[in-house]
Amino acid sequence: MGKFTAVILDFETTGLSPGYGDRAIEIGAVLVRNNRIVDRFQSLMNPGKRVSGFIEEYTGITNEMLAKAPPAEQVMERFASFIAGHNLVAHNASFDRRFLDAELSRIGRRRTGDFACSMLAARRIYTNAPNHRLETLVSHLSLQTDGVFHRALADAEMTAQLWTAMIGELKETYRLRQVTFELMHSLGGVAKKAVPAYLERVAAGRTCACARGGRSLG
DNA sequence: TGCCAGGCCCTCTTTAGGGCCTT
Repeated sequence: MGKFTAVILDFETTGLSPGYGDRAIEIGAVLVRNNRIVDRFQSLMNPGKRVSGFIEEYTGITNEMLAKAPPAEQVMERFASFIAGHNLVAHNASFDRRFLDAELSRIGRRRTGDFACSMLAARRIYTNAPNHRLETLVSHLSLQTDGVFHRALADAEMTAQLWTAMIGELKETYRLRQVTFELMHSLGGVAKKAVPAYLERVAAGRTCACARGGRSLG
């Protein structure tokens, strides 16, 4: 696993909380290596329960589509192999992390990679964005889009573009030769006001970019 | 059918409340 490798993923689900019985209905993910997408994963999955009209409307994924989809357990077995050994990224990662861990738990598998959050990083890097929803950031940064939102692979691809754009932004602004997953991950734990000073110290080679719990940094 | 959560972050804060983000 190289320093520049990560799987960027997105779940569509029946709702907001796996703790209240919500399930994943679609997974989309891209494997990014050296800021390029080198592999993709996408599948609907049958959650064994009906989805609400709101979710059908929000995602465009219907109960009819899910009835024909493979069981979630079968899809998650394949996905567990796809992410094996890789660090992970998602937009509002705490949401996708809960669903990933819940679905893996159902098949007796566990995640090994760290999870970084593109939303937390974006809040620190794009402080002037109108808000930090994925759709807004795609528009704000003029990222390439086919106009599809709230489908797993489309959102994962846009999150990947956002991720590489942020890496480019840090490289340019702070003249960093490389921006690792660990640095992006650590950024989510640095207090907003302390971010510029933190990155200046990283650029000067005086800070371990692997540090977490960095609210005291800077 | 409709309902539900949780982590982060700011501030009119820390013995708290509420907005943001995800489906």
